[in-house]
Amino acid sequence: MARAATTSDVFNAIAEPQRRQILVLLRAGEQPVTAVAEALGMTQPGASKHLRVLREVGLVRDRKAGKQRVYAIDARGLRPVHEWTGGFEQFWNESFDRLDAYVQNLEQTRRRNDRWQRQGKKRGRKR
Amino acid sequence: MARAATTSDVFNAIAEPQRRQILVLLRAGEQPVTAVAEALGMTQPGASKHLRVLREVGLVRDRKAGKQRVYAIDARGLRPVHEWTGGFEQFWNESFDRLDAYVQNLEQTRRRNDRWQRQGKKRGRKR
DNA sequence: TTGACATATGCCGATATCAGCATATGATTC
DNA sequence: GAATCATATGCTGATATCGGCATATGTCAA
Repeated sequence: MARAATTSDVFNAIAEPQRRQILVLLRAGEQPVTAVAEALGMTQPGASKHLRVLREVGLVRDRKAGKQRVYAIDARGLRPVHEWTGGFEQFWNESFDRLDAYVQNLEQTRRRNDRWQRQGKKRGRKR
Repeated sequence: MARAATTSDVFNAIAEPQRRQILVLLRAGEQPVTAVAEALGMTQPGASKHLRVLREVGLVRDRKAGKQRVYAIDARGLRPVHEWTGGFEQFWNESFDRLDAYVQNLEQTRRRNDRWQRQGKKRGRKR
């Protein structure tokens, strides 16, 4: 096997800096492809392809308007990302004192998993 | 040019499902490489490589403990991701009525950018 | 229909990425 | 130092990805 096909997953879609820029741009209002391309300094096919990825993961919607195709944001798909990262909030709210974290993690780890801790314990911890 | 080098960027680091799993695992407490590999069903070199990426973007820290190298989470780097996605919160809090969004966006867009709107306007909008 | 404009798609080359395996490096114990 | 355990690195093959270009498709107007 090789790289897992990560497209069609929101995390991957927003891993591309240009696609993030597109989302920021569209947050201010819908835009046709050419306007996106111009605003962000990319080629029309380039914009079209990135918009396609965003559409496939559901982060944008498109609407026909004359010969133009207007893209609008639909950022509901970002909510899972927001919530997933929010699950780590404790790590930036507490002052991240290294010693505190060390002790706290040691406790938690000891409870959940002592298979590997057993050997380390008997010869003591440094620090 | 080809794919932009996206490693060393947090968004890219968490685009990999396995790396997200590692972060979730480490949230419960620090772990040595082998334990991570076993817990998530991957090979030792595999775990080591993913941990390396996470370390390079600052999402984990490592500490020597005997012959083991214990990895702990340092999720402060996830804060920007959380905040960036949070900037789109309005799009999942409001009921996403398509017509409302359409009108609202049309207004904003008209104000900011009328170069492309000019042609579309004179022949009317379809729906 | 033809022409003009807007967008999407296909192809290419360069490169990044990932998994798997073998092996090198590092640390500990004897 | 030698053996052993833990981790990191290097290599390879398969594939995904991105940018750029040409061009196909679609839409409207005359």
